[in-house]
Amino acid sequence: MSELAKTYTPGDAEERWYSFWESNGYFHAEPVPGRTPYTIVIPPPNITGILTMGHVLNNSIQDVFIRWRRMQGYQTLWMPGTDHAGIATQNVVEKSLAREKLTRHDLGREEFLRRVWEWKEQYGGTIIRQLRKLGTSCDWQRERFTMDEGLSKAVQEIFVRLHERGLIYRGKYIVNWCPKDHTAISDDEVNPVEHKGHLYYVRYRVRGSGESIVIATTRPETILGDVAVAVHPDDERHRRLVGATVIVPLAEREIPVIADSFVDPAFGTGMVKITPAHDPNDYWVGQRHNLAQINIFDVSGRLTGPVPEKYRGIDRFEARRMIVQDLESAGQMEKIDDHTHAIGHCYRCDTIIEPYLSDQWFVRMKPLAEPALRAVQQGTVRFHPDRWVKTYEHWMLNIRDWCISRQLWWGHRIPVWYCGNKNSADPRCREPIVARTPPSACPHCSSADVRQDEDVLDTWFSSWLWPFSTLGWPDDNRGLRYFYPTNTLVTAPDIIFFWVARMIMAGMEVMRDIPAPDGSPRTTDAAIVPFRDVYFTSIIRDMKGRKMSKSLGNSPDPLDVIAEYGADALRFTILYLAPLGQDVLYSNEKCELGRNFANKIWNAGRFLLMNREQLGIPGTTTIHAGWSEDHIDLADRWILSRLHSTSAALSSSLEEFEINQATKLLYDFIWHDFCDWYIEMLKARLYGDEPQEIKQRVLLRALNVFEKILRLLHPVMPFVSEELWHGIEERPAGISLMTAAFPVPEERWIDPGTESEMAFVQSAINAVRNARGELSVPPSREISLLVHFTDGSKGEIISRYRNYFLRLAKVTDISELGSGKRPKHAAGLVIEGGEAFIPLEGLIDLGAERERIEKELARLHVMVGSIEQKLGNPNFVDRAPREIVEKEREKLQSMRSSIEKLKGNLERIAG
RNA sequence: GGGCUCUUAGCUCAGUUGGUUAGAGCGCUACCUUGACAUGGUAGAGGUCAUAGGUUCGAGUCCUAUAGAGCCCACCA
Repeated sequence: MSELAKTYTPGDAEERWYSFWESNGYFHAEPVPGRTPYTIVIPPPNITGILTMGHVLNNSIQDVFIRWRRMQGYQTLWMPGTDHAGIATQNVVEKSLAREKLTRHDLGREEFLRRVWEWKEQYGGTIIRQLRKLGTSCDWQRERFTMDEGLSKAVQEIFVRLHERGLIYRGKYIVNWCPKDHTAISDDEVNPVEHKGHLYYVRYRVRGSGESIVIATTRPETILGDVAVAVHPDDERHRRLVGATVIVPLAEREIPVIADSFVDPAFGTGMVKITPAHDPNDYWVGQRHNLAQINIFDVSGRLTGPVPEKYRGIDRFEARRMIVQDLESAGQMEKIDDHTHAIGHCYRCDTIIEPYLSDQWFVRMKPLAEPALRAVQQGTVRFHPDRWVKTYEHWMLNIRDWCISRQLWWGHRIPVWYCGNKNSADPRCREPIVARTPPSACPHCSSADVRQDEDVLDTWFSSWLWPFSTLGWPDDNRGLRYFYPTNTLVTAPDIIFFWVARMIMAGMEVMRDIPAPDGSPRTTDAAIVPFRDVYFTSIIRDMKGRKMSKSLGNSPDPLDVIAEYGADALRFTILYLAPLGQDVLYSNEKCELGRNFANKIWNAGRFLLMNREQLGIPGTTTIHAGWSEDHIDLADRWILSRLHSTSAALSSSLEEFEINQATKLLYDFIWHDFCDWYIEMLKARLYGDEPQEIKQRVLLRALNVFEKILRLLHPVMPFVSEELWHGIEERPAGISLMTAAFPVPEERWIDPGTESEMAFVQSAINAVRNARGELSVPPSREISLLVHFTDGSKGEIISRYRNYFLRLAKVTDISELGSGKRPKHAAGLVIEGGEAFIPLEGLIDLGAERERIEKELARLHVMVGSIEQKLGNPNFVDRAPREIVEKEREKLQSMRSSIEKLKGNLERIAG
């Protein structure tokens, strides 16, 4: 134990304790039979990412749960790792290549991937290093990466299994195609730009009648790929057309009129041409109605395929011009309106994106969604807040197949090969070969010419396995059996579909095969779901409510915040600010809350430690052994009652995922109960005239309470609590607060009688302070108190605890006032069960005193009025519960008696 | 268009199943460097709980409508 600094300086302590914890193995967990596991898997951050305030919130929450459960004695595993982030990472490396005037094609696939791995080794661990600064107690020995050997094996395994089950298939899918770069890009990479274009109204003839219909389109050139015309099923105007056949202008093909509710009757003419090969909406309409897909563009956006000869090889925009002209001369262009709409551009080269059909791999989602929906509806997986259940249900009931192939190089290569033997007579040679290990030859014709699919898998195709692939799946092993299912998932709500839903599907699909820890089969949903509770975190915004973003520059660097305020301060503040399921407006200055709190706790510890030394308590006396119930008084009984009820409330808050409630409980209890009242009352005893030996016992009792406080605090503020825990007592080498038992509330200490006695003392002290304040009695001025109690027990309490009045209100003397004698030059106080006077000869301003009394009287009159009205209402008296009515009566009585006393005080002053 | 959330003090927010005088932090005012802490202490000012109805003995809390703010999904061919 050494002298503590006047203010808490976090930097050094954080560094010291983090490496202490890690080097002593406190983060690592192995299966321990008979002990209950508690597991969290981290949402793996992208290797391209840097720490954001969102990560701070997310990981602080996880660390609170993990540390709390660890202290409760669970075998606790927090599994960390990172995500390879296909597109993002490939982009970063391509950008750096661009600075060398190179493209990935210049390097070739193998060399490019070598560069990406190189980049990953160098920069991919950044966010993990940053996370440590926050104090996260992840099991770093188990750190995983989605492209690890083991996780890649899991990816291949599930692909093959789902294919065997018929849940993976290859089909045409519409992607965002860049006709200049010749690549598909993801939705995120499409840059929508407002465009002034036109809406063309084109006339289609109806077969077998003289009629024709008019259809509006922004892209008349795609007419050549039309396969249907759609109307809304409820649209009276066009209902009779459904089932009719119309003729595509210029192409002169016959197509049906169908009904689909995606059509907006209010737009255009309420009729839409359907071109599944060249429009995403039309694509889905086509899927629903089993329509053909007519592709009319080549990879560069030139017309091709089944289009009239004259348009072949013409660029899409030139073709549009020609077709508009041809429609006009054919008399089939009804009119052309101006029309502004958003058009997708390539984020890289700004070329207009072409929705384009290509070969892609899919997962059939319906069979997977069914059990996953059930698990959430039946509460096997619980969402917090639960309003997300509705969103989840809606998505699961309307689920589409998942396109899992990506035209990228960085990622898990699809485990599919193709036979290159074009001359083979065996038709199976034209089928894809799906295999766990690369085939050396075609299994059908034995040709050595087999080539792997060029594409890689969607990044989510590895992350949906995260809760079990990180534990070694597909290999059965002790750790997987023991730690699965995990307990709590903490994640942002915007990836509920991408990630959360799919993890539930994947877990329920494959984990039935892995035995439970005791070797028995997993038979229930509860045993196969990947987690039981999902905590959806808040979104962090700036003080104007805007999302944090790089371009706005409103996104603080958490490392700067940690350097300035400390990791504990940041953790505490962000948890305090973030209620379950609501957005948080954040600015760095708010961390003063946490910093000040850490400092307050620090100084409370410093106070206790200083007194420990002053009282000469030997360093060999442990706090625990020093515990004694001798000479216990109100302050002790009260703080123990508050300690135990706070720890009960804290545990239930955490169990209900109300972390911000938990931080408020800690804050109020430590600051207002422990520091403001208990320590001040403690001073009265420590500096009073009791023998040294008793003072030692009193202080050790205070230290025992404080030590429990540090335990309660540790999950939220691990550093300062650990630092103080060692500060107040010499600990054996290698021992940490991390595995000290989390306090279990003891009923015997929770005592309403003590709390109400204390409340009375507090209200009496407050009354004195209040009078002093309002009458501007200087804080240094000592006063005496003349009391008169009709309720003798109350008077007895006051006189028993006069030492507290001395310390907390500078009352040097309390004496009994004979009844009827009321000093004129005095402030009058109304106290429960009696009244009191502060003689202020020569100091009191009688005008101010009268004002004070009149103000209080006015307030009481208003309240008495409303209570009298309430009690005068027979409905209230008859229908309200008896205890409520009784309470109102008591209140009225006590107010009336206060009014009487105050009136007496007015007379006193006047007389 | 479909779904969801929010509106309480100058600001940011608590307020559990309806029932004491609606609370906190910051900011503000006054006083205080008293032997843990000025990153502190004591006292104080400040609210028709968005609006209008309704249910109820009783509504910040439940219901309906309106206004405003936000989020997610789908999206104008």
